[in-house]
Parts: sequence; structure tokens; C-alpha cells
Amino acid sequence: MSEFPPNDKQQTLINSTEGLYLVDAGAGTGKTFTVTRRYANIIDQDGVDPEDILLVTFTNNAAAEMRDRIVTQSNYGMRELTDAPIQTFHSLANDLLEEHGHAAPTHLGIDDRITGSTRLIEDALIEKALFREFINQFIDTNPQYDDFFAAMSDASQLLDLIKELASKGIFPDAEGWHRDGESHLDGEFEAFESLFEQVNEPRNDGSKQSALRSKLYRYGQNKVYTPEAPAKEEIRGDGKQVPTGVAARVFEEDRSELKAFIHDVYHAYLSFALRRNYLNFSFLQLFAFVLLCEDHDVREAVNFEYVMIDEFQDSSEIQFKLSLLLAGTSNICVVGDWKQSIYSFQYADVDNIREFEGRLERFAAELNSDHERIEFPLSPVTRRKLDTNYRSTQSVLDFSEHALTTPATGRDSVDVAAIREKVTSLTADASYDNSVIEAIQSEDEQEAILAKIDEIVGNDRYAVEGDDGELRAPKYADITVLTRTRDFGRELLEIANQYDLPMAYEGGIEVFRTNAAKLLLAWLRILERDADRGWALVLEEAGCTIDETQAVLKHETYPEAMVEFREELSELETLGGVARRVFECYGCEGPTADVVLHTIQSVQETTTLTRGDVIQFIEDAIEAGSTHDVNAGAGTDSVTVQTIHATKGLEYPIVILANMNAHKFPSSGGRGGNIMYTDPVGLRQRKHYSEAHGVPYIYDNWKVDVLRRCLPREYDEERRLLYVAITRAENHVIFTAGDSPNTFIEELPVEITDVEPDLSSFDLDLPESTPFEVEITTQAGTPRFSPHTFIDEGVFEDGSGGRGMEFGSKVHEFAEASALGESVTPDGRDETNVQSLLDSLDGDLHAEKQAFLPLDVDGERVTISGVIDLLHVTPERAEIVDYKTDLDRRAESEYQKQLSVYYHVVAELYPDREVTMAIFYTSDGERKPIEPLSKTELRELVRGVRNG
DNA sequence: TAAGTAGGGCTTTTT
DNA sequence: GCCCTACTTA
Repeated sequence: MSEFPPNDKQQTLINSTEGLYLVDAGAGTGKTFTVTRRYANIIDQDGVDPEDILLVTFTNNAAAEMRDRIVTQSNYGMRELTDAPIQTFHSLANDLLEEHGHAAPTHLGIDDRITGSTRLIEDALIEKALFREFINQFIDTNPQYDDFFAAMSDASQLLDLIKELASKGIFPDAEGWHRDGESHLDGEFEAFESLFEQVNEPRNDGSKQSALRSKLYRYGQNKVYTPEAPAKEEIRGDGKQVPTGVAARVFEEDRSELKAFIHDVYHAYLSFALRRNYLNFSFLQLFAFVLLCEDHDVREAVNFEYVMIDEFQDSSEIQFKLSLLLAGTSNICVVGDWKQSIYSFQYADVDNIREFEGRLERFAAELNSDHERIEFPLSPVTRRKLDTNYRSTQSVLDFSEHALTTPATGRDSVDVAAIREKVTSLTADASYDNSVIEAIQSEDEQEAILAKIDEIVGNDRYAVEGDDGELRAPKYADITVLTRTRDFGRELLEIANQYDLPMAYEGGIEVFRTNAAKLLLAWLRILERDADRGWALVLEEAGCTIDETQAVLKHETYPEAMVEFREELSELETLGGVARRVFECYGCEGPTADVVLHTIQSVQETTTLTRGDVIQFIEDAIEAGSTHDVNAGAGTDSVTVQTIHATKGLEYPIVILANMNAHKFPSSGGRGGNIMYTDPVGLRQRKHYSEAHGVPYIYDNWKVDVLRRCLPREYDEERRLLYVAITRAENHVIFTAGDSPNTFIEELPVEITDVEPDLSSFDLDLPESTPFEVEITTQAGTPRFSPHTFIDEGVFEDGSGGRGMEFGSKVHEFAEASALGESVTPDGRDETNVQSLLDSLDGDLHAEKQAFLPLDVDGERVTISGVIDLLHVTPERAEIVDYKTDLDRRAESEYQKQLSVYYHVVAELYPDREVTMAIFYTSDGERKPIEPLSKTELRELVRGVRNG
């Protein structure tokens, strides 16, 4: 960035030191430069000391950089600024608690102290392990909450909820909730109702049902509701809209017990953490807030005369409130760019910057409700803009704006005019504009990326600006590959290594998703209980096909060398030793394996985990994709791969925006995952538990099912992510996609070119073979054709699939309910038919059974397999039932072929029974008998498939 | 021909 | 849970 001297707008801001400022500083507009200059300007005034100015950043790196730059721009030296409050919210909170906050927990009715030895738990996985320890203990000592835990699939999700509440400033105290916290848990009916009405508007001038009604057409499917749950027809109504009364009906619920439960878990966990002498990031801010809120002397003692907050779009609700408590005057300056707000999962709330004035008023009023805590005036707020971009060409800047208004899905409608109005367009400072903006698509996307990089390097078409300001041909180091997911980047890196293309991954790697960690997990599973899941992976690694693996698992004929290795491992005393031996055996070395080893050892040291717990820990780590920094020594001239989130603030001459594929880039917005969630619908539990007929049983909560459908999916943050990625580029932007380009890339004003990657000039360097040579001698290993293969080959028409599986699980559900003496209200056509079918049957039911039929075709052994929807066995008969909708009736003859595969298997299984087949139609409940084809006829079919 | 219904495939980011 | 696509219905 060449921004010397400051431009007019920067200079104005640098000079405006008194009063409230909201600064819209877009990408590459010299924000850091201006902020540090402003800081230098303030500090050079008479009577102002470094400790009077708070400068908040969001990363420690940013804080260090700010400090460096201030030193070069002010009369102060590094030594004088060492203790200056230029830091993150978290480290500020840490300092505050250390100095003044030992008694902070008492304000929440917790009789424990924060001490100098209180640790900060930074590793999310370690905290999760500690939380699990806590919650198990809590469950044991609080039997009154058994109902709640019974309805939860994973109690550790409560930790996410606690952290979310903490980020909003909702804390428990001894009696209830701190200050007005509880009101946020109740939700607001008006807010919910307006959401409800929005999604319940009929579309196409009233001729089309509302989005909500459309979504609810599957209400109750694969669900078991309590008998009081209204029928689908009642919920959906018979017009174009869901009846208005439904909004109130789903909202109204007595949540007092649920709130009490959450309160007690939350409060007990805070106590547990303090007792065990640790805090997490959230609790650091929580106690700092409580301290500043309740201890008026401390608050007044730490007040700052000037407050500056950088990257304000990344702040959370509690951080906004903390800022107000920390400010002693109205000299507050927040700097940020709403277009770059991409950290909502870290509780960043983009409305802090978008609705700045409104929130300022509201938060201050809340804080002043019982005591004058914010004493300075809240207006006027002066808005300022920085709009000269020193990074990119005008082409890149103009193009980047499209990202903010691009529909993310086929039906996503964007209010283009409204967004454009809020965007401050940037003007490029660059004197040239040579940008190439292009998109490529290939079945082998990763190879295509490597080929593209090879094409770019040394190519004047992609010229970049050199240190002397002249354009020159690009090097590897000029290129960065940005992806949304770490997965893709890691795989790309592996392939690049195979082709010897210089590439380095920057940022945290999901070390537990590497092969080394998966192998370790597999062997631990084998040691623990000979688990099939462990053996399967180990066998696969040794080169077994899926069929061979299945055969080995079934007969437990594990290869001798592997059994010996297991014995060897079982004699090792520590898990660290096991890990080391496994890695040694498979030749896993290097920094990644070291990190896995180190983490396993430290988990065992800090907690009291058994081997089974460690298995669970690794499973969590894989699932959570938890990352650890790995120092992979990269060469000097190499391509950088990183996630978009990791690149904020950085810039590269050439950006390759990869993996622009459907289901990859525009991912789930909205809210999901947690079983409990808040705002605007209040605290809810997804399932609830009830005692019926003395047998515990869990029902789905129909109200939550409806509520969730009222909360629309938002893609705004996805668009901003795309924007952030594009604005990293100084000169060129290249999008890449596989065979399913997403809507974004298709809607952006860039042409997509199909390419065939040519990597023939590279030397392919494949990894070594595995340590176990396995020879499997069973019938398995021959090609196996499933009915789906037939479909793929065009022998059967498409149209089979999910219904049968759904039917199978329905059968389980209903049968289980019936065994428990439950009465489940059949809801909808499918359920009614399942129920009537079950009523008409006696004997044994087998749902979702897989069958394999071996056939000799032209002297070769071929196995055909498939899933049986339902097998009904009585002493006399065995009936195969396939479940179809009316939709499929026309394909009856095709299903006859499929069912016949099962027929012969069942006939062999039950030689003394009469085997029959039937298709059960859901539309009218008709049960239609089907005649089986002979083996000869099936052989003919296989021949047809194989000969094309 | 537009609207409604059903089935298949997918599901992340980290101070 | 949601989007896309294929199919049915009025």
C-alpha cells in the first residue's frame, strides 16, 4: 500500500480526534495507516498519555502491527508503548481481571476467585473435553433434569448455547439472570410474527402458495409427534397461506422449566470452570463485563479518554457494550466495513456497524437503566468514508461489487437497489488496469488449478506490479489459492506436492483429518474393542476393496501381520507410545504427525481420559475439524493456499478463487445444529421428553418444526465472503469450479471456460505403498452390480430410492411405538398406510435389509445386491414388500426386475416357506402381487448391462 | 402452463 | 433442513 502522504479524507479523519465517529473504511483504503496516524496525532497532544487511549483490534497480530506503525509515526518509541492498551478485547479483558477482577465472580453469586494462576483455555477441543467432564457430573447430581438430558442427543451442544448467550451479554447469577438477561430468552412475539408473515405471503400475485406453506408440505414426515400435535392439514390450511393462528400457536409455550434448566447448567459450569481454575474466551469477556458493570469504582478507574476500535464489523454484542463501559468520554471512533463482516460464527454481529446509532442508544439505555454508567452524550455521530483503494485495479473493484448482489441459489432474490445504496464504491489509485478476470471449469478441478498456475507463472498476460512499480511476469509467490473450506485446500496441497509444484498451506490445518490421525484412530478402535470401523479403515489402507473388506469383517479373518501388530500395540503403556508406533509403522512423519502426537499427549496429561475417551476425543476433533497450526517450512517462491477467512487484510497480485461448486460455496446460512436456540423466538428445545405409559419416549417438537421454517436462510454473509475473496486481488482474479459450478459463479459477469488440464510436463511422484501387504482369498472382490448400477446403465428406469428407506424407518418408528404401548397419530398419507399395513401383518418384520445374490454369468461370478424395503416372515410365508408411490406405477415392470433379485435370496433363506412379492402403493393403499423373474432371466439382464 | 408434490444429495468458517 | 430436479395435477 502506497499511501504517503494521507489523502484528504484520511487526513480529515486523522485530524478529527474529538467526538463520536463511525468510519466506513473499505478494503485496501489505508485503514491501518489512517488509524495509526490518528492515534499518533492524539498521543502527540499535550496532556495525553498512551494509557488514555484504547485501541482495540481483533487479532494479536494486528495489535502488534498497529504498535509498530505508531512508533514510526509518533514521537513515542517502542519501549514507551509496550504497556499501552493496543490490544484485543480478549487480552484487555484478561488484563482487567488480573488487575481488578479477582472478586468478579461474586457479582454472579459464585463464591470463587479469579487468581493469577487462572488459565485461559484456548484449545476448543480441550474445553469440550472439560465440559463433557462437567456435564456428566452435573447429570449425575441433578436427577431433576433427567428429562431434558434424555431428549438431547449430545449434551455437549449445551456448551455452544452457553457461549452464544455469553456473546450477547446474557449471564446467570445466583437468583436468576443478570440484569435484563431473561427478556432475551423469552423472545418477542411481534418480531417472530413479522418473520412469520413475511414467509407466509402468497407469491405470484396470490396465485401461488406462500413459501412457508410450501416448506410445510413435509410437516410430520419422518417425525413422531405427540398426539396433541395438529394434523398437517390443520397447519397448512386449505388456501395459499398457513392460517394466521398458527403463528401464536407455535410461539406460545411455557418455557420456565427450560430456562431454569439452562440457567442451572450455565451457572454450574461457570462455577466448575473457576473451581478448576480456568476460563474460556467467552467467560473472559463475561467477567470483564460484569466487573465493569457492577463495580463503579473500577469502571471509573479504568475509563479511557479516547477509544478506537478497528474492524468493528467483527465485534459481538457484548464487545459493543464493553466498549461503552470502557469509554469515559464520547471520543469514540469505530472503523470498519460491513461488506467484510464474515465472522458471525464467532458471534460477530454485522448490525453493530450497520445499525450503529440505534444500537448505541439502545445499549446505553440498557446500561443506564438503574445507574448512570454511560455519562457522555451519544450524539452527534459523524459518519466518515475512506473510498480510495490502494490495492486493486478499477476492474477488480467494479467486479467485486457484483459479488454483493449475486443470487446464491436459483430462487434467491436479492434487493439489488437496496444493497447498492449501502455500498460505498471504491476508486482505484492504480495508474494501470491490466486485470484478467476469468473462470474455468473442469472435471478435475484441482489438476486444472495446477495447470493454470503453471500457465500463469512467467506469463506476461498475467503481469503484476513489481517493487519498482513496473509490470513484470508473475512468480509462484504472487499467487494465492483461496477456498471456503480447509478440506479442499489440504487436498490441493497434497496433489501439488505429488506434482512437485511449490505450494504451502497457510493457517491452521485440520490435523485430525489427515491420514495419520485416521490411522491412529483406527488402531485405537481396534485395540479398544476390535471395532469393525477400525479394521475397515486399516484394511482399506492396505489396498483391500470394499467387498474384500466386508468379507474379512464378516468372517473375522484378519490378516496375520495386522493381528501381530495389534498385539504389539496392546503391550505399549501410553497412548503416546501407541501413536508413535503407528506413525512409525506407516511412515507418517513431519510436522502434522508431530502435532497429532503432541495433542494426544497433552489431552491425557490435562484431563483424566481413558482410551475410550480419547477415541471419542479424536472423533470429536475430526467432526469439529479442529485445527492446529503446523509449521510446514515452505520454500521462498511458492503459491499460498488458505481459506478466505484466513486472508482478511492480506493482499495478493493474483487470486485463484477455487471450489466454486454447488453445495460448497453457498452453504447453509440460517441456524442449525443446536438443539436449543434463542432470538427472535426465544429459548426452545427441539425435542421434548414425556413419560407415557411409564416408558420414557422422545417425541419431536412440532412447534419447533414449524418455527424453524419461519426463519429464512440468509446468504448475505456468503456474498460478503465472496466479496472479501475478490478484493484480496491486486491484479487478477480466476475462479475455478468442478463439474457442478455454483449459482454465484454462473451469475457473476464472467465467462466460464471448460478446460482439460494437461499436466504431462510434470513428474508425478506418488506416495509409497502401505506397510501391510494383504492377500484376501475369498469369493469377494468380483464386480458387484446393484440395482442402482442397472439404473445407471439404463436397464431400469430411474425412480427408486428414498421412499423405501423412509418407509423402513417409519416401520421401525411405528413398531417401536406400538411395542411401547404408545399411540402414535398417523399423520398424512404415508403414515396412515404404514399403520394400516402394520395392522394387517403379524409375524416378524425386517426393514431395510440388504441382500446379495451371487450369479454365474459367462463363467464369472457376479453378485447383485440391493435393499429390501420390508420382509415380512410368518411360519408359512415370507413376503417381500416394496413401498412405492403412485408416481412409480408406470415403472412396474422395472421394479419387477429389481424385486426378483431379492426373491432368490429370500427363497434361499427360507426354503420351507412360500415366498411372495408385492408392491405397496401409498396413493391408494393397493397391495399388488409381483411375479418373480427366474435366475436365467436375471443373468440375461446382467449380460445386457455388461455388453453395453 | 403454472403450481404442487416427491425424491436425491448435500451440510463451513476460527480470534 | 434446504435446494435442485423430475414428475403430476388442475
